[in-house]
This record gives sequence, structure tokens and C-alpha cells, in this order.
Amino acid sequence: MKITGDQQLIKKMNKSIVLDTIRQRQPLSRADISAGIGLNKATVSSLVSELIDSNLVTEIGPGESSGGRKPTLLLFNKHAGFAIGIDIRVSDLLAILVDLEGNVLHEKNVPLTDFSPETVLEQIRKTISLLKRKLPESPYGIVGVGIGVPGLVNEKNRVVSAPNLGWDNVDLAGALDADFSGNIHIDNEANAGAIGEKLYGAGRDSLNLIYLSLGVGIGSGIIVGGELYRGTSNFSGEVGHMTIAENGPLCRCGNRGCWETLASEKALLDRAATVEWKGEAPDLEGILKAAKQGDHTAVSLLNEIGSQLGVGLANLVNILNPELIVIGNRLSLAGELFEDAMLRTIENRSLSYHRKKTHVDFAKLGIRSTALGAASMPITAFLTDPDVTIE
Amino acid sequence: MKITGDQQLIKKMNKSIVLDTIRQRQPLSRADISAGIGLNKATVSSLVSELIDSNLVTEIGPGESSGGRKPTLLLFNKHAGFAIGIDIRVSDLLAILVDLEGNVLHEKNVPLTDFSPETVLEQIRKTISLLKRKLPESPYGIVGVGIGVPGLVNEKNRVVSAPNLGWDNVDLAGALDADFSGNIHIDNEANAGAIGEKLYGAGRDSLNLIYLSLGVGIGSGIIVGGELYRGTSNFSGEVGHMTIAENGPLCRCGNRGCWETLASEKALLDRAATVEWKGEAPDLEGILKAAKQGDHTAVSLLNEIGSQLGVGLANLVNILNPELIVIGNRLSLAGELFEDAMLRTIENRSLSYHRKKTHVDFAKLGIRSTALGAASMPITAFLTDPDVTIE
DNA sequence: ATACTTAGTTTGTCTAGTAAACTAACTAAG
DNA sequence: CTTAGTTAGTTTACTAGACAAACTAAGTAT
Repeated sequence: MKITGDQQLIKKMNKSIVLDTIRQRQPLSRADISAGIGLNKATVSSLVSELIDSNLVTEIGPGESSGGRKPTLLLFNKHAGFAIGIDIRVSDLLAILVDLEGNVLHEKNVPLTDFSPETVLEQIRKTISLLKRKLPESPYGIVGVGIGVPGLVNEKNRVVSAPNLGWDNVDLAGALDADFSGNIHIDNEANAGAIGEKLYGAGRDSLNLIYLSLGVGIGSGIIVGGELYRGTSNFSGEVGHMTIAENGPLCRCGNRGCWETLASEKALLDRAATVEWKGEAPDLEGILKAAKQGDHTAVSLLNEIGSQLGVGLANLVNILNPELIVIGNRLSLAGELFEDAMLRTIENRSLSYHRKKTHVDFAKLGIRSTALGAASMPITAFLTDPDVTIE
Repeated sequence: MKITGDQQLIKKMNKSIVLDTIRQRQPLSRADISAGIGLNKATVSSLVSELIDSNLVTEIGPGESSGGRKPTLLLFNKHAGFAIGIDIRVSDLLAILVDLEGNVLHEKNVPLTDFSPETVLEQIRKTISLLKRKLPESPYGIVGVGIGVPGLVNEKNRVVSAPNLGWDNVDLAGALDADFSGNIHIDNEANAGAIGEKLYGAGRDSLNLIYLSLGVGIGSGIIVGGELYRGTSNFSGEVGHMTIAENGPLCRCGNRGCWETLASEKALLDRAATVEWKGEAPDLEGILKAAKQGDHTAVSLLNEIGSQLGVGLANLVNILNPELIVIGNRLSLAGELFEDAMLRTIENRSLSYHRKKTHVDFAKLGIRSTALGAASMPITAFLTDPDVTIE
């Protein structure tokens, strides 16, 4: 039980605050930092010089004078190291190599046909090796790997269940640790997406936000006070199985009226099937294309989905009173086709005081939210404690 | 922006950890504290002597020797000061005088007939004065007042809206501040209840819990990581207006199928009215009494309520994955009459991995959860920073 | 040229935590 | 009833890290 503090703790905290300040407000001078966070100039100087020594910060020469000596401007050294983020989806796998600021250097898409853990693991290994060959020279190299998985991940980094992949109790991190020892993070796809949008996307300025992953099913990542809320067993955010129509359609989870039976990609396709979509098996692209061309059936299908989305979102607004809701994953790419119906329902169904301050937005990182969020996990760990690198 | 730390911060943190340790594990010795929290013996000695100087801790003489010098046992001085907690309900007002450990010394129930802010305020003033006359001699006296209100309270302690009282934008704290300057806390009734049960009741050992206030409507307080989650505008937890049946009964909020139209005290009475309850106007006591005597209609009414409660609770379990759900307020007093139906529905409707670790319990503080939670707010503020007392 | 400003470093001081030695007070074994 | 060993708590000397103030550096404005 080591919760008590001493000076080292203070130093660590202050150093991390200084680094965060540089990351957020760069370029800036030591004097700016001191004024900004209230730390003494001398202390800032000392901490900055340590950060420079450890290659996390660089000086880029003098800035504009404001009537006195020119300030020496500081920059976060985003190329001190790199991270790999992987998003395991239902038909493919997206892997990205990013710098410490989350800029994508390389990207690799691997189609998946066989979903057995062994095969997927093999693909992951190959892809990581491939990305590592693209790695620029840097002091720290790959600082870690993050993986987003469409399933439940427990607090020990173990994939407890991933129905869409047919996985049960898979120890992804353990298996990879043999090859790339150290900083490996596994999390639910929606949780990773939430972190991604919070750090690099639409949620940059929000402390309390919900990321809604709108794919085959519906998942979510809940960010409270700037941090991901994980729940007791790390299983929070399974909003797709919230009942919104007590006697609604049967869900694969065994219940009736789950939100995802009414408002997900699968819900859209199921509904399309009942209206005998053009006599052929309905597919997402087809419906979206038709709707964009003004096809009546397609438009009304999407309106219906939008309005059902709104019901669940209004619930989340009432329960959690978030600042922001970010809608991501595949279906969000067609956002403009259901946005109006969705917003109208939220407006009608949420309490007036709540909706005043809640904004609804679409993922700014598009299809990369999860991969970027996954990559950010080892980056955050590294910047908090720049020791644990990989390999 | 003063987030950076210095030694004073360390000292404050450590002192507060020492005090918390004494509060939780008393009686114990300085040596126990040092071993328990990892702080050096000398540091503990110094902090404890300051706590003794400020009357928050007392020595109660030697304890059992374990083979050497006898330890000097320490006790939290629960009578260093007192607090007042007030619960404004729809028909009356409960006020309690408690010591710093939340033990109730005096209790006062005031019936309310006129709900105008002025009248209620006058009653509050009178009641506070009355309780103050019962106050024992103590170094700090009344350290503060906390008030739980059935409505939305914004981040500035202002009651934005309390439909059951007919209040709009009432500045309770401001009005009271003139009489009892200083440490006055106003919060939503369910939030206060959540804190009460967390600190003194069923939730003592839980970090993530939901307190469900089951009264005329349904409210909730959400505790995340041991702290109340307030949302963006301080309005989180309005679970009563979560849609669980898209085309259900009309709610006073304007929507259909809100949880509280199906599972609250009002829902019970409304439902009873439709079955022509004994030819007379149904009332809660009557229905509960009949159910206890095995009356078929009453039992089935309560089963229905229980099962509707379960639907909403399963939603909360899936979304928030809490450790514990505590059911409080008036209807919870009849818990055994709907518990089975409720648990069965939660079991059926929540995801299997989630419900494994979620317990459902009834408020251990009975009808006092809110008043105790309200009183705890100034106590916590006082113990964090023992300066601000009242008057 | 001179006065004033702003940036950043150096120096000495202060606070608070730690280790180690010490005092106090006990138990248990011979 | 010594004596050795153990546990509780205090005292002392030391250290880390933040701070204020003085100082150097390098600019602007008049």
C-alpha cells in the first residue's frame, strides 16, 4: 500500500505537468511554462533540462521578443519514439505506426478470413515486424504496442469473450509478450476508440464524453473526468444491450429490445431484409448509395435507424450528462444520412437541462479512432514513465 | 491553474492519509500506521502530534504489548465537531445532527405543507437553530450544513429545478449563507443518498456503485472510483427518464416509456388505479399492507414493478458495470415485496460477465441515506481542510 | 547611450521525509 | 531478579526538491 507521497512524487508530478504543458502549447518558452502553471522559473528550468537530456524535449532557437531578451522556444520531441496501434475488426485488421503525437507514419490493412486466435496472432506478428522495418532512427524506438479488440477484455489484459471472432478467453498480450516483451496493451475496441477521439480527435477539449462505436453491434467507451471509466471488471460501456423497447426484437444475447437490435449496422440490414430490399440480399454500401441518390426506401430505413439511435443516446445523456458524444466506427461514415433523425429524437427525449450542454459529433479520426487510441495507450505509459520500451 | 505540487501538498496529503487510516482502523498505534501506509515512523509521529494539537485525534492510553513496549492507542476524535444534514422531501423535511463519524445525535422531522422556497427556508432556519441548541461542547462546533433536494442542483449550489416542490432557480445556499456563513452544501437528493450509503452504509467497501433513489420518481447517484460522478452540468444520474419501452406510458417530462412511469411509487399507484384498487384511491401503505397479507392483486402489482425495475437496472449494469447497486428511498422499505421479481429480471437481461460481480442491496441507512450523505459533505470538507467552520 | 524589460541561471534557504541511533517500556528465558 | 531480545516512539543528522532573490544575458524604446 504505497499511496503516500514524498519529494520524488512531487518531482514526477511536476515534470509530467511540464511535459504535458509543452505538448499542448508548443512552441513555448520556459518563462511561458512558469507563468502558465505557477511553478518557479528555476524549477521549470531544472525540469526542462532533464526533459531535454532524456530526448523528450528540444530547443528550436529564439522566438519573438516582447520587449526584453528573446525566449528560447521548446518543442516536444515527437520523434523520440514510436508506437504501433492495431484494430482487429470483423473482416480485417488495421495496423498503424505513429509518432508520439499520434501522427500516422505508416498504415497496413490486412484482410482476415480465418479468425482463429493463432492465425490472427500470426498476422499481428507479421504486421508488427513489417512496420518495424519502416521505423526511423530514434532514441527510444518502438515504445509499445496497443491492440483494440471487438470483445470484452478483463483487467489482466485477457480477452474474455469476442463473439464476432469466436474467441473465448484468449491471452493475446501473453502470446505477444514472448516476441515483443514489455509494453503491450489490449483493450476493447470502443474503449480504445474513446481514448483515440479524446486525445487526437473530436474530444480533445472534453472531460466527460461518450464514444459510441457504431458497427455491426453497438459498443461504447465512457470517459469521465478525462479518464476512461472501466467499471468493476473492466466491462463498462456495453450500451448495445441496453433495453429500449421491452418487447422488441430478439437479440443474440438472449433478450428482447436491445438497442443494437434496433440501431446498429446489423439492425439496418435486418430491417432492409424485411422490406425485401430490391429482391437481393441487402448490404451496407448498397443501401448508403441508394440513400444518397434519394431512394425512398433507403432514406426511410436510415431515418428509422437514426431515430432509434436517438432513443438510446437520449438515455445516455440523461444518465451520464456528458459534454460530448462522439459517434464512430463504420456506420458513422454515413453520418449525414441519419443525423437529422437522430438529433431530433435526442432533442425530444432528453431532459431540457441536460441537452443544453451536450454536443453530438462524429469521429474526427474516421475509421482510425480505435487504432490511434490503441497506439496511445503505450505512448501514455511511456511518457508517464519513460523506461519501459519494447523488445 | 494551480495544479503543481510542493512540500506543503505532500504534507497535506500524508496528513490526510494518516487521519483516514486512523478513522478506518481505530484504535491503532503510531507504529501500526507506519507499517500500514509505508510512511516513516518519525513522519507519522510528527503528523499525529499535529492532529492531536488540532483536536482531531486523541490518545486513549496503552494497548496490549506484542512482546515489547506497549503501543499508545489513537482514536479519531469524532466529537471534535458536528454537522447538520437535511433532506427535503415531498411531504416533510428530515434534519439530523451528527458527529464527525456520522452518528446521529438528534433528529427532527418537520411536516411540510407549503413548499414555497420562503416557507421551506424559514423551516430550515428554525430547525437548524433548534438542533444547534442540542449541540454538545466541542472545539469546532457545527462544521457545516448539507442539504439534499429533490431536483437539479447546478455546480454553483443553485437549485435549478425541483418540479415536485415547484421550484425554479432557487439559491438555497445563498439565502442561508446570510444566517450561517461558510460551509453550506446543496446537492441532489440521490447524489447525497449515494454518498451517504457509500460512506456509512451498504457501499462502504465499494468503489463503483449506483444508488437508486426509489420514491415518487426515480433518481440516482453514481459513484465512480469512490467519488461522486457529477457530469458536465452537475446533472448526472437522471435515470428515471431513461426510455425502456419506446411506446410506453406518457411521462410528465413529455416522453413515452420513461423508467419512472413503469417502476416508481407513482407507477405503482397509477397501475393500481387502473385495476380499480378496492374501489378506493390507492395509497402506498395500503398496497404494501395488502401484499404482506398475501393479497393477490397487490402482490402481482409489486411483481410487475419489480420486473420493470429490473429492466432499468440491467441497463445500468450493462452500461456502467458497477460493483454494487444500492436501492434506497421510500419504496426500498418494501424491498422484500419486489426483490425476487427484480433480481430475476436483472439476471435475465444483463450480460453474463457483468452480473457476476454486481451485487444488489438495499439501503442500510433506511430513510436517512440522504440526510446522512448531506451531512457528510461539510464533514469531508472540514476534515480535508479544518478551517472553514460555520457562523 | 541610457533606461527599462524579459529570459533564464545561480545561490542560498526552507520544508518535509528518511535512516539510523537512541530512549522507553515491555516479555521471556535462565 | 537479571539479562537478552522485542516493540514503540523520539531525536538527530541528512537529503531532495521547491522557492525567492540576486544575477547574467540579451533584447526594446527613447
